[in-house]
Amino acid sequence: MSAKIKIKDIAEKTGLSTTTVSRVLTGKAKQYRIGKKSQKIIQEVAKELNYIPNHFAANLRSGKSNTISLIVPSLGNPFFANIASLLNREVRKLGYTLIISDTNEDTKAEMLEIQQLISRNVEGFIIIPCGENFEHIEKLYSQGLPLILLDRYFENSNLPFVSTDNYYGAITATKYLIEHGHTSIACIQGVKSSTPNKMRIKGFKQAMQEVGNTNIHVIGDDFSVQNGYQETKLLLRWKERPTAIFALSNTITMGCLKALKEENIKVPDDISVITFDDHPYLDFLETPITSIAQPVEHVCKIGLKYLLSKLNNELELITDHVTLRPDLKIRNSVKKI
Amino acid sequence: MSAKIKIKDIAEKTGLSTTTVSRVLTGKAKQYRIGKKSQKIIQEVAKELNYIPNHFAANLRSGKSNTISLIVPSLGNPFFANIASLLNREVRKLGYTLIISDTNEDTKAEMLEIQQLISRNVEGFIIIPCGENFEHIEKLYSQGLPLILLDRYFENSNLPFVSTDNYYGAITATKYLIEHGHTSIACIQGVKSSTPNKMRIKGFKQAMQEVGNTNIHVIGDDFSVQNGYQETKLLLRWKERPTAIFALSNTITMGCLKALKEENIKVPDDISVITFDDHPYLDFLETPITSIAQPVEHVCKIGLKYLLSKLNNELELITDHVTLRPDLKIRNSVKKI
DNA sequence: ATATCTTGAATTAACGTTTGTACAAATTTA
DNA sequence: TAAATTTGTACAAACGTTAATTCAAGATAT
Repeated sequence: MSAKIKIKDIAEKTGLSTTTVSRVLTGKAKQYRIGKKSQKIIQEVAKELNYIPNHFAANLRSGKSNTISLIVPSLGNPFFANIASLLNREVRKLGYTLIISDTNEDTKAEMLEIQQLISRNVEGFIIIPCGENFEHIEKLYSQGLPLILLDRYFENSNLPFVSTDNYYGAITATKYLIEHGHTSIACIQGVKSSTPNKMRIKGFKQAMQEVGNTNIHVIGDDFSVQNGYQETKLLLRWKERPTAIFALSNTITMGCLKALKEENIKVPDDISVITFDDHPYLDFLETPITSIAQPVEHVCKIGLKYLLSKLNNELELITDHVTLRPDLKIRNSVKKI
Repeated sequence: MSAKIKIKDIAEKTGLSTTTVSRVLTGKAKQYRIGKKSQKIIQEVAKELNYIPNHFAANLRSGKSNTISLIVPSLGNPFFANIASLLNREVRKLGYTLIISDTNEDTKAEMLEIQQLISRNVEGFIIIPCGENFEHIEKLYSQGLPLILLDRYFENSNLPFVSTDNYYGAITATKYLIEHGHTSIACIQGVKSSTPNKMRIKGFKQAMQEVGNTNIHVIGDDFSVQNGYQETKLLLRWKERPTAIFALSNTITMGCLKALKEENIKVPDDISVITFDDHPYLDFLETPITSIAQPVEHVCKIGLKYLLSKLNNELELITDHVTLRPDLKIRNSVKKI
C-alpha cells in the first residue's frame, strides 16, 4: 500500500503552500483570491496523485463533519428500510454523508449509538426512537444539536417531530370499517407507550364512540409479527368473534395473516382486515389488504428540510411539531356486511 | 451548549497528565502500569464530566477508525435491507461501527461512496457491488484494504467473495419444475452481466440440457420489479405460452405477480412460478411462492469473519472464494402437470 | 514619485488525541 | 548501603488539516 498522499505532497510538487492547496481543494479559491493558474495546477496534481482528503484531520480542525445521523429501530422492517433508503438519497444530494444506525428496538443500544455518533461529531440527528424513554434525546437536544424525530415521537416532550397524523388515520380506517357494517372490531396495537400507537388507539375509540359503539377491543402490545400472530390466534377463540381486525402496523398484519392462514380463515369472507402502513407486497397478497398509507416520502423530506434549516440557522418556526395526513388505500380486504 | 469535555479537563481535575488519562480511558492501564488509584479516579471524573472521546482526534493520531463499511445497491430491496440489519448487529457486537451506504444501483455513486469512505479511514469494506465494473474495487483491494464481496461478485476477478451457490440453486429450481412435468419454462433474468445472474442462467440451461430439453427461454435484463412486470406481460402473449416461470429475484417476482394478477392468470393453476430469494411475505401471497432461499445469514457471518481475520492478519486462506448452497423452500406455486 | 489599494500567497498556530521516550520514586537485590 | 529493578507517571512530538494573520509585489490613483 503506497503511502497516502497528503496536502503537503501537493504543496511540494506545485511549489505552493499547504494553505493555498487546502483552500483550492475545499473550494475557497475565490474567497481567498487564489490565482487561476495556481488553482488549475493544484487540481491537476491532486488528481494525478489521486489525493483523498483525510476527513478526520479536516474535521478535527474545522469542527465540521459533514455527517448526518439516522437512527432507526430496525432495518429489518421494510417500513424503516424504506425511510433509510429515501433519506440516504436525499442527504447525499446535499453533500452530506448519512450514517445509518440500527438500534434493534433497544433503548440501551440507542443511547450507545448516540454516544458513538457524538464522538463522530455528527452535525444533525434524524431519529426514529424506540421505546418510551427520551431523556437521552432531550439531553442531546438541550445541548443544541440539531435533531428531528421522524414517525415516532413523544407526547409529553417538546422534541421536534414530523409524523403521520395517526389520529386521523385511525379514524379514517375505523370509519371505513363502520361504513361497511362492522360493529365488532378487534384492534391489535403495538407498543402501548408509543405515541403513534396511542394516537391510533385514540382515533379508533373516537370513531367508535361517534357511532355509539361501546364494543371496543384493543389487544396486543408490540409492533411485531409475533404479537400479531399471537393475538390473532387468541381472538379467533373469542366467544363472539369480531368481524374485522384493525392492525396497527405492517408487521402486526403479517403475523395476523399468518394466524388466519393457519386457521384457514378467509379474508375478507370470514373476517375483514385493515392495516396501518402501506407496502407494495400488500397488492399481491392472497387478499390485497386495504391500508392506511403513511406519507413516508413527505415525512422524510420535510424532516430533512427542517433539520437542514436548523443546521444553517435559517429558520425560526412557530412550531416544530408537524403531522401529515395519511391516505386510505382501498384494496380488497374489507367485506360489506 | 456547554463546551465539550476533553482529556485535558480530566487531567487537570485529577492532577494527572493527559497521557495517563488517555491510557486509562483506552484500556491500556495495565500495559503502562497505571496505578489502581489513578485509574479509579480517572474513570470517575470521566463519568462525572460526561466525557465523550473525540473520534476524529483519536483516529487522526492512531490511524484506527474502528469503522467498517457496508455498501449495498439498494436498501429499498428487502433482501439487502435484511443483510444490512444483520451485519449491523454483528459488527456492533465486535465493537466496530458500521457505516451503511446505499448506491442506488449506480456504479458512479459506488465509486464516490468508496472515496468518501476511504477519507473516513474505514478499516474494512463489505461490498455488494452493483453493475459490471470492478476496476475501482480491485484498485481498493490492491491498495491492501481488507475487503469482501457479498452476494454479488465478478467471475473474471480475483476479489474475495462469499455468495450463494447460484448454479446449484438454479439447477435445483429447474429440476423441481421438470420433475413436476414442466417442459416449457420461461426464465426471467436480472442484469445479464452480473455473475449471480450468469450462474443462475448456466444452472437453468444445464438442468434443461440434462433432460434433453432445448426449448430454452431466457428473457429480461434487470433485477427490477418493472422488468418482471414487462417480461411477464409479454410472455403471456407468446404463441405457445410457457407453463412455468422461473424468476431470478424477489423483485422480478413481484413484477411478475403484478402482471399475472392484471391478466387474471392464476398461480399455479394457469401457470407455475418459482423464484430466487426468500422472504417472509412469500408465505402470505395469494399463492405462496416456492423459492430458492439463499443462506443470507451464513453469507453475512462468514463474510464478516473473513474480513475480520484479514483485518487482524490472522488468516491465510487457500482460497477466498466461498459459495454456500441455498435451500429449496417448497410452497404452493408449482403445479404437477 | 509617493501613497493607496488590490492581488496572491506564506507563516504559524491550532484542533484533541495517542505514542515514544524519559525519568523520578519506591522497592528489591546484592 | 549501594546498585539494580520495578512502578508510576510526565513531556513533547506527531497525526493532516484549516483558519487567523501577515506580508510582498504589482496596479492604480494623486
